[in-house]
Amino acid sequence: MVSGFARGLQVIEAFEEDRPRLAIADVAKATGLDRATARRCLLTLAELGYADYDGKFFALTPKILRLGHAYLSATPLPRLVQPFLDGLSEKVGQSSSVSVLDGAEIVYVARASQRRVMSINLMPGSRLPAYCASMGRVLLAALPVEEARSLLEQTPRTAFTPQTKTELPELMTELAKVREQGHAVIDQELEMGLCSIAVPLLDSRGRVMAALNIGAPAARVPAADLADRYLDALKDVASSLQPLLR
Amino acid sequence: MVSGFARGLQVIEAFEEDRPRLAIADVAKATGLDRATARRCLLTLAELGYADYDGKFFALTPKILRLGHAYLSATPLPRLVQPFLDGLSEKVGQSSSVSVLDGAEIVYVARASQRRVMSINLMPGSRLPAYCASMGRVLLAALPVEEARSLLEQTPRTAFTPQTKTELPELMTELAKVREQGHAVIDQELEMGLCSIAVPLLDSRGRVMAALNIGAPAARVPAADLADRYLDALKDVASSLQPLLR
DNA sequence: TCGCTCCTGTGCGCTATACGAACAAAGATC
DNA sequence: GATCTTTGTTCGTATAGCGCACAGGAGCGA
Repeated sequence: MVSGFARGLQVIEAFEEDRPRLAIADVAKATGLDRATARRCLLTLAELGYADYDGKFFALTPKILRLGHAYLSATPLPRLVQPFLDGLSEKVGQSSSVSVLDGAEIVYVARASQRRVMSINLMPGSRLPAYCASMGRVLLAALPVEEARSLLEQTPRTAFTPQTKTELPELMTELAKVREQGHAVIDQELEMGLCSIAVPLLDSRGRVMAALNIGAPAARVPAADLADRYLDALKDVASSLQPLLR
Repeated sequence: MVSGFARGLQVIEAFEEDRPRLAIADVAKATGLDRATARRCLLTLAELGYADYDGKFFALTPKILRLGHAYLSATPLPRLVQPFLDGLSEKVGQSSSVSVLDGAEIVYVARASQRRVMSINLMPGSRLPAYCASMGRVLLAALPVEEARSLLEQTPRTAFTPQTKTELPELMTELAKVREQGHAVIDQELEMGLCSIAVPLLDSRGRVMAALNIGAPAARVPAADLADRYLDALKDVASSLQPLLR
């Protein structure tokens, strides 16, 4: 365990949303590191060109994107699914995405956006809480029940809309339903006006590797119609991909 | 300078395209680090959940995307430009992007894709060589002449298509032209069938911060028509953004 | 089967790094 | 303007990680 490395990664992650420019003490507070340690890490980042330093504040530079890019360009999944995603998205005229689970969050690894339906901009690397996203439900449902429960318990579950399901028993029931029917439907739980449907992506050994979804404006496509309209197309893509995965 | 941290970042970057799974010795070779050092860094990555280890090979996990995400969500530029990009892209019916310079490469920091025109998939974090991309020409043209020349000299310049300009004098002449006319046009230098036009994005102090482009299929929009069709729209967006930048 | 090569894992001196406290400087509060 | 807080920085010391060297395995061809 190279603790200097681990500390440095903590420092990078300290630059979260709404905190683009941080002073040494900010980073020390956010990471729990000693100020002297935080300073050394930040100066190292600056020296290597991953951060800018104006004498007071540090800010990450685009060079930091190399780190995530290493994953997106090197990992088979994003590159394999992208053409399928493009085809699917064009065929149904809606955005579609693939994501994987990281803790209690889903991480977008590929996306084909048709037009913008969400207020926030999703792209590879974006994260959403799993409990209220269609792909998140699918991925949680694939875990052993107790593992899913434990993840949900440890996660703050805020209600983004009046329809967001936040209670643990309700969510566990929902996961069971998803597990049984093989897909998940979300009706404006993350954002009003947005609904989506997701299916699991299985690898050649039948394990759930990722989830695939289609998102649509609720005004045009009621949540109740999602399965009728899109489920076949989603399943087609999933089964085309299965032999290619791993 | 925390050398353990610096070494760790090198290790992450060792996972490039076409090399998703690396053994310890591979990483040591790619980074020039001692095997024992590479091993410690890799085990640290695995312990923190940034990498998987099957006893033989290491592979990055999606958690690594948190690092780049810290930049994309925290930095003002990507968040500010995205809505403008969406509007522009929808208006002209073509993909548009914003990128910044990192060494001799451009890095996409935001993108609104209409339909797929390129064989490769571009997304935030993607990189292209600056010398043969429209945004790259704009960004290079904004540098002091000698700095641009030095960057181009040190970069391998391969011809992706028969039209790619690779000779240093020719490129320098091209940069002078771009500097004079205030925009750059690329006609199938990166990929056959694809042309694009880019303008600089200035901050409120008039410095070039980034570049904005529109890409189009050459079959539908000849390169000669790009300026007539899109230059006004690009300039409009650039001047709307200027007061908002920094 | 025997060498040969390449790989991984590990132990050990030596160096460099992190720690914690102490110091100086700059605001903040009254 | 004096006091209190918070900031960035410095410094000596204990320690953790570095690189080298060696041992055990796996794969490969003769």
